[in-house]
Amino acid sequence: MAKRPNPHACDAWQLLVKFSFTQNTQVSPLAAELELSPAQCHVLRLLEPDKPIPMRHLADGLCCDASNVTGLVDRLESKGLVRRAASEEDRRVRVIELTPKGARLRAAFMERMAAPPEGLERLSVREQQTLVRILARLLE
Amino acid sequence: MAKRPNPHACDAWQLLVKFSFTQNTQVSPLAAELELSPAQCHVLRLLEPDKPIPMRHLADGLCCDASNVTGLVDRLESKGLVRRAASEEDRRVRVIELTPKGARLRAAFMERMAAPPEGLERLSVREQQTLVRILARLLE
DNA sequence: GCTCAATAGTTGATGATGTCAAATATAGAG
DNA sequence: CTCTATATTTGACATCATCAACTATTGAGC
Repeated sequence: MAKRPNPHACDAWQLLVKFSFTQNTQVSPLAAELELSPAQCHVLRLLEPDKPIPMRHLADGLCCDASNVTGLVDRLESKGLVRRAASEEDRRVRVIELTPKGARLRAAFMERMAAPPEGLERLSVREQQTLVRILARLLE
Repeated sequence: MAKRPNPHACDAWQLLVKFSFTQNTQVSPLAAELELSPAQCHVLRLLEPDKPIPMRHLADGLCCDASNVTGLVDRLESKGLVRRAASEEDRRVRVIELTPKGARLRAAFMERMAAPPEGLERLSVREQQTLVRILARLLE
């Protein structure tokens, strides 16, 4: 123990946390523009096209109660963005998959999120590469 | 126009976005532990001790409607964590400040958030320094 | 001074998010 | 077959978040 994380790690972490707080507020306007809620965007993000996943996995990915996912999927389903299907192996499980419409909306969302902000462009290419390398290691 | 952001910036951005999504899910359990909601944590984070700020600024910081702040502050006030006070210069404005209890809870929250995850410790000190430098420029 | 548009905050209505406890249905161990 | 565990749903309830409407105050311009 005697944890004592080194100061640079703390600085970096603080900046990352701050970033994620501010970033979080950026999602809302984009979501509104696509007529989605932030939570619905989060679900779409987890649903890769042609990769149906059980509702339980969505709850895990969202770190929320399973019962919450029911309503979330209900609303996405009523918009025609996702579909519930039966699992082959386990009859308790409902797998969720994107509809074509949902896949298109997801792509639009992901593309909009993917546009890097000005600040990032101001970095040198070398710095960008370094950042990529570091973040990749950070996220496994 | 002919935007074409360079690929490294995009990679870095994608990783940052992914990070902020996953990070976001980490706040919920911590908030629950402190008997706060994520939104309330966000408010506390914006309120530095002994620096009262107008409710309008909170709304800006949260990127939400001003009317939302009313309820948020109501609940924090009823927990004894913040206080509404009159502004000196503008009688329309109510400034919000942490109570001692609120300041203590904020400190606890910030400290828990500040603990860097393992991944960060695995980076070399040089990489950590680089990361700090880059992020600092990224966030202004 | 007076008028008028703009701003800060609140309220009420409404829908979305999120938790919990209880229920159903199925799986899997023994 | 019995018993326990898991996946999902439902209903009750608090919170979050938006909008429109309202009050109070400010500040600009006449």
